[in-house]
Amino acid sequence: MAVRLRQLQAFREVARLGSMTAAAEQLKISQPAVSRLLSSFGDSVGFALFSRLGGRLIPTQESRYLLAEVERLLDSLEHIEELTQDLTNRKAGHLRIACLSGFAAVHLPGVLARFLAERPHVTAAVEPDRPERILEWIIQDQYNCGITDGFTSHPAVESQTIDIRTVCILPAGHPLASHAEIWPGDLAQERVIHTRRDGLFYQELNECFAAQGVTMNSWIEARQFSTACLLVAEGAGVSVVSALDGHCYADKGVVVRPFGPKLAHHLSILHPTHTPISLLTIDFIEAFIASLEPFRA
Amino acid sequence: MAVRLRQLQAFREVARLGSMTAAAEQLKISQPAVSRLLSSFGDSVGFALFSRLGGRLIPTQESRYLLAEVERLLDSLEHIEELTQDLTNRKAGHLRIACLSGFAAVHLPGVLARFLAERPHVTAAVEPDRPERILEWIIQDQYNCGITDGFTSHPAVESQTIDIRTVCILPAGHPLASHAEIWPGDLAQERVIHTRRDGLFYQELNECFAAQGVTMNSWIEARQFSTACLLVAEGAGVSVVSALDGHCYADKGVVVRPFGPKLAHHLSILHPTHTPISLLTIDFIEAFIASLEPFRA
DNA sequence: TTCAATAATAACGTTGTGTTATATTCGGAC
DNA sequence: GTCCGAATATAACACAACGTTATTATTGAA
Repeated sequence: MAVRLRQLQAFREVARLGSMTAAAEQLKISQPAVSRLLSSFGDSVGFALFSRLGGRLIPTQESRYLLAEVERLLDSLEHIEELTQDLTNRKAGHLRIACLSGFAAVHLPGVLARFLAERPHVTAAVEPDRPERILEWIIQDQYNCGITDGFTSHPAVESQTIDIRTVCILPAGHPLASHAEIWPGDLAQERVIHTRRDGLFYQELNECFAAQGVTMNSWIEARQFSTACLLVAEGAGVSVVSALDGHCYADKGVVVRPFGPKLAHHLSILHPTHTPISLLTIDFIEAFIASLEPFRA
Repeated sequence: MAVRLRQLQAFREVARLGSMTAAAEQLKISQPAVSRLLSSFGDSVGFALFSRLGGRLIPTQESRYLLAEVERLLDSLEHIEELTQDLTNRKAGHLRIACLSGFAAVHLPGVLARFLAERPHVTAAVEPDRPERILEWIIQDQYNCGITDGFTSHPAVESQTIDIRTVCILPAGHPLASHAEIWPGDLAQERVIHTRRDGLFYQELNECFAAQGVTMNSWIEARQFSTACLLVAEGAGVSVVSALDGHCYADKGVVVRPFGPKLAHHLSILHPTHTPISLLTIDFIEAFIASLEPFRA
């Protein structure tokens, strides 16, 4: 006859309490139920489980041996029950996030910290890299979630694109700081720090200038918005960056002003389609998008 | 709904084999049974356990987490099943033996070694001491089994007494070696080495001499038969000892001859009564008594 | 689209697990 | 020893778990 969980639970309680009546109470079942569980377990193991001593049930030498193993099993049962709870409540699991290096430093840490704070058994890994690598990793199912920009579309990747406002940033004390809003025309004579020339954002920025009949005075090419912010803080020029990065460097030697043209930075949140998305990842993406709300175009 | 073993087993097999049909075959149950187990388990954990990919069932991120724990529980279930087998077959357990120092050196090691050799998971402890201490330990339930002599009776101790033949031992080359059997009369002029004067065996030996109208020439008092054997081997005198010890020292400078009077050494095997004896102990006592068979009076 | 394989559903019998009611056993007091 | 009361065992029953077979619905691949 196969070993059954209920038998093990009854066995443990009786061994612990020295009485079937007490064990029944503990297990919230009737005394005859315990009696029968114990007798069937005894039959199946093939040796006596208890002997009586002054009205108490004492485990035999053999069952003392068994008891240790039974406790182990029941502990891991309890663990499983907790874990399933945590997994359905998204309180346990592991999250692998690939993101633009900018995000690893600027916005993500805070969001992730708050997310993990309320999920004690969740662990996370963050890997910053270039957009091409992020896409590749997501396609290969190496990460649960990718945060990138300039993403178009890929059959193995599901994505949500969020348009983030852009802002113009100037060195502290710059004459244009008096303007409530900056337009390309205002920047005609300024040295502009911007992202990679072969990137989508640079093209769109260029078009903004062109639409106003202004030629952008391209000065420095920086890979990341945060680099641009630091260069501006050093007085090396002006730049148009994501509101996320801009606000981060406000009061750090940089003046932030709205950028007149409605230019958006297209942020994409990716996850692999081949593997089903975990509930935890869904939650994280939701939390991440919520955190972007104040910065959306 | 409570977690059930069958659900966990089905879950593991499906995760391992990627198919319910295969899992059903493995578990030797029907496919619908597995289907139902899995669906009920899925309901109880509260998240999807599998997703389909090209006809195979792939664990979700959440259930991959669960799987590790489930494997652990099922492993310990298997362990329990093996252990109960071993315990009923007396192939596992622990044996604590208290014995006369003589036995710790002479007869017991071989018996115990053979006993343990066929019981791979059995461990044992042997503690040699004086008879009074052995009795005390058994009463206090410190040992499973005691091997002693001169035991009478005690309410907390159950005992079996085995009468062991005694033999006369002489130094090699002793004139009496030509006798096929030695009687007290032959020893009238010999210096006799014997056990404690306040012990039962000494009294009985003395009575043997007295019954033949011979006064024993008491020479050296040795606590153990083995000491007596060594003294005899050194030519210090002659002795009457348990056949067990005598045969051990034959061909080690000692000549062994039957002792005419039917004097027995009363060996007792004890175990505590107020704790139930373990099956393993029963087996051991049986094996030990069997090993004494060639030496019984 | 169709075929073959796989999984899900339905209907049903057996066994496990709970119930209550009642007998039996056991320990302790007299 | 006898008695009492507590603890345990047994009986009879209800319902859920778990297996069965038969059948239907999905799904992947040709």
